[in-house]
Amino acid sequence: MRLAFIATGDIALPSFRYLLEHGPRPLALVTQPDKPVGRHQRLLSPAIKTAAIAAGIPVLQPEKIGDATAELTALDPEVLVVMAYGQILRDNILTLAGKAIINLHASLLPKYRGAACIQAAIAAGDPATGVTALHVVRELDAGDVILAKSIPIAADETGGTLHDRLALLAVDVLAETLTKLEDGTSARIPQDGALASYVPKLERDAGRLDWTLPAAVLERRIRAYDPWPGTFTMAIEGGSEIRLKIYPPTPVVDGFSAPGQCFADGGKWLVGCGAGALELVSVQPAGGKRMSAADYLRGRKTKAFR
RNA sequence: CGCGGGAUGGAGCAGCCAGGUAGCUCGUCAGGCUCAUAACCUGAAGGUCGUAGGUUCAAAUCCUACUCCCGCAA
Repeated sequence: MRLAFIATGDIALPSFRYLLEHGPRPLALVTQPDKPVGRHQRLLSPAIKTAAIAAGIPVLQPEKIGDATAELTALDPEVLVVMAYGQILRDNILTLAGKAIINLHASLLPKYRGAACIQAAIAAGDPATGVTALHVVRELDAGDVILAKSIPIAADETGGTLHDRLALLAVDVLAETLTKLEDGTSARIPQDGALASYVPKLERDAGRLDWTLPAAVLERRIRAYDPWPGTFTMAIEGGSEIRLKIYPPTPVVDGFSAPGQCFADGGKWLVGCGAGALELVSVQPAGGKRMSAADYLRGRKTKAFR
């Protein structure tokens, strides 16, 4: 089977490696251009690009994927596999593959179409999520479903751990999907648009905690957003404020206090929320290292967050 | 050279701007008190103040360079 892989995010890495080992060997990898990243804005390649180069797979990095239409057409692929690429595909790409263009999406569609699907499942408190293989159409993540596999979400699940588990699950989904496509036994199950939901890419400020929300909601959000985009609050210390990152776990406890107000109970550092309270365990002040809440409090006098 | 914060006993911080005896909250160790305790009291150990230069009678503090850590941003 002539197949090209279109992906940028690390979640696609296990699936790509699977293809390298078990085939069909990708004709090419299309990935986003290297971008300045990190504290010194150095150019960094996607990890999947590095893997492709190491395996001798040709790499295409168009600014816009439409720019690579000619190269892709020349490869004459039967199947295009898209996963966490980061760009909307245009019609000229959608019609390019001889047999099918499929997408691996990290949610149980039609729930959580869009970018932040992994975080959404945890934040919503869902008992399970999964990976869906679907046909790519113009509307984002709205094509007919081929198959899906699910896994339970653990009580202490974070965005990071779930991301890694879904990346592995995607390998199974991809393998089965390719087999069925080759056999001609793949299903086409239309999505029920009435059940669809859309989760946009997380905004820069999405990680700021709103202490008027219930503690249970905040606890799930803190787990969902770890390690990216992370959650933070502004700690009021004396006359100034400092940015304070909050890391899981943050157990929900009974307690009464104004939202954002800090108080201690049995040596634990608690924060009042809209309903109940959260215990802070691990934090990181701006400019400082990550540390336990107890360490943080030794030299500080934070009384409230906003 | 994208913007910014930081480095002070084992931990977290103050002191720096207006140079002059190393401080706070803990931890550790010893002793005391207590029926008892992560409680309380007393005492002790533990620091080349990131590195290297410079200015000065005198530098944690002022100047220069460098190393490392981190937040933003991407």
